[in-house]
Parts: sequence; C-alpha cells; structure tokens
Amino acid sequence: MKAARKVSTLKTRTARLSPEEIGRTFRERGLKVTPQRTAIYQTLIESPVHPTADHLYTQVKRAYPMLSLNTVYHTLGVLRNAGLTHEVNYWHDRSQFDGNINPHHHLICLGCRMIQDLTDASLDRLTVSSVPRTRFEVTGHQVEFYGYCTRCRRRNPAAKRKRKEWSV
Amino acid sequence: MKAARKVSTLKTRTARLSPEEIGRTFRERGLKVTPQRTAIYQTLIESPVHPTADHLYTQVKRAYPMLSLNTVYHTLGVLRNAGLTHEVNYWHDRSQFDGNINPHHHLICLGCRMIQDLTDASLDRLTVSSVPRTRFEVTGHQVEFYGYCTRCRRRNPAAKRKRKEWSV
DNA sequence: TCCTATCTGAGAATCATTCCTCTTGACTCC
DNA sequence: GGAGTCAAGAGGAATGATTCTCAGATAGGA
Repeated sequence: MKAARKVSTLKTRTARLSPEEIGRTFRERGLKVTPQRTAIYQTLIESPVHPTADHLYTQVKRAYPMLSLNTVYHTLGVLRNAGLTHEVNYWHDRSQFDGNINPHHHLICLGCRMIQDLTDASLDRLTVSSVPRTRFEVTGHQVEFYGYCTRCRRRNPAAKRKRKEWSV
Repeated sequence: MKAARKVSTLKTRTARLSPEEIGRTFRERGLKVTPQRTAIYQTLIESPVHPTADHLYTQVKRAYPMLSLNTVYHTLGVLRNAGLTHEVNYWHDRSQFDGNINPHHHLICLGCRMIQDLTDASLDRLTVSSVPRTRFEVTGHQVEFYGYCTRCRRRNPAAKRKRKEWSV
C-alpha cells in the first residue's frame, strides 16, 4: 500500500449513549444493568483517551464514592467478555481500555502515552498472503503508528525524545 | 495493499553470534562485557520465541546458578537503552523481549501467546497520508496479525477459542 | 597494578491485578 | 409478602512482575 488515499480519519471519541441506551446494550448481551456498571461503561466510551482501570475508578468514584477499584476490574472483565471493550497493552505497567469495538488502528505517542484511534479502510484490508492458513490462521490485525503528538514535540526537542524504543 | 506479493517471510530465530562477536557489539555501544550479560543477550537472540524476563532467567541460570532475576531485568534495561532489544507487551501480565532489531512485524497466537516474527517489505512501507505531520509525527509503525497457530487449532476446536478479544 | 564507574546479587518495596469472602440487591416462584 | 437463588459490589488480602536500595565484585582504562 502506498498511501491511505484520503480514506483514513483521526477520531476524537464522540460516542454518547444515554443510560437507557446503555441499559439496552447490556440486556441485549445478557448483562445485568447496575448503576456502577452503566457509569463505568459510559465513562469508558466517552473518554477521549484510552483510560486505565485506575483512571476509570477515579472518574466514576466522583458519582459513586463507595465504588471499589475491584468493581472496576470486574466490570471491565465483564465488558471485555461481552465484546464491549478491548484491552490494549502498549506499556507493560498498566492496561488501557478501548470502548471502540469497530475495526480501527492506533496512533501512539511515545512521549505522553496518548493513544488515538485511526480509522482507515485500506489498513483494514491488509493481508499476508505468504503465511499459509495451514501454518497460522489469521483472525484479525491491527496497525500501530508510533511517534510524537504536537504537545510532546513542543515540549521536547527531537534529540531528547527517548522514552521507549520501538522497531522503527 | 492487496497482498504481500510473496515478499513476506516467516522467520524462525536463527541469529547465532559467538561470545566474541557479542563482546564487540557491546563495546561498540559502550557497554561493559560481562559473562552474565553476554549469556543473557545470546539467549535472547537465539530464542525462537520472544522470551519473558523469567524465561531468560531460567535459561541462563543453568549456566550461571548465582544469577539473579534482578540482573536479568537490569541487563534487559541496558540492552533496551542500547537499542539491542525491544520490549513488547501484548499481554498485560508480563513483558516479552525481542532481540530482532530490524524492522519487522508479528504473528501473535491468541491461544499460546507465541509471537513469531514476520518480515514483509510492503508492510514496512505503510503510511497514513491523512494524518498531517503537524498533528502527529510518525516515527515508526508495526503490524500485528492475530490468530491461532497450528498447534492451538489442533488442540481447540474453533468454537472454544476465546482467550483474548482483539479488534477483528 | 590501581582506580573507579559500572555491574551483580540479595532482599525489600512497589504497584497493578486477581482472589476470597461476605453483604447487598434483583428477580422468581410460591 | 417471604424464601430461595444468583450475580454484583465492597473490603481486604494475596499474587506476581518489576523496581529500588545497597553492599560487594569486577571490567577496563590509566
């Protein structure tokens, strides 16, 4: 592929579901509808970043002071099993969660760890013809572009940037 | 990109450097040459899989019974800073290390967590034209193909495979 | 050979995540 | 309404990968 032919788009998280819609989503997948669960999911899909469990905990705790971090982990596990979120692990020290379950790719800032969704139909179509299905059955793929966001570039001159090494 | 036009190759790790060559590599990068460090690096680049710190510890401990896991972590940090290894985090519960520092991509088995290197020149050339450099400066990218290796498919019928969800 | 920065190893500490257990709440059936 | 069932939520402890601290050992240049 030479270039993305103007079909790729950067997405700022915009999903906005009412608690009622979330309740319907949960019921469709056989999940119980609870206030905490609804709040955690709503916070997840409305987040402009890919939040960590702790980030969600801090956010939701404002509305539910009794919330335990435990519940956040449990809920994220439930949502993941129900196919409502994906877990991404770009840094070993914590998981981040992605409420966008449509096929997409990521831009990852090596400076501030910001992860931005990237939708690109031609990237969705990548295949590897030389790997015979008998040797490896491919069920999906994802492309990650690493680099630096505007803010990190302003803050750090190019020479000093070196937070994490990737195969360039 | 439609397909990889027969230019992609699956690689079984074959690097085989003598201790002398490894010593030279270290010196070139200003690293001290110690037996433990040499053994850890040699084990890493000869490994057919992408080993974890613990895996390397177990392997190298056979030759150096006094080795501490600590030293393995420290050495991996040194190697990473010297650009001799990359850390990959496909699962949150542990990091895996990659002694192959040339541009390459990965096949990841969702069943057994096996990671296999994939070299593919056309995947190396991917770009995202619609992300203006002013918004995000891309310094590299990597493509991951998820699926199931032969062994896992034999062991588990398709319906039961569900270890980890990815954006398919 | 000497000196010194760096490395190694041991143990403790840290921190994200999971496990265990108990309580609470929703739902069903009678 | 009351009993029974089951899953969710909360608290606390446990787990396990990784990091920190520090003392002693060692590589490598002078």
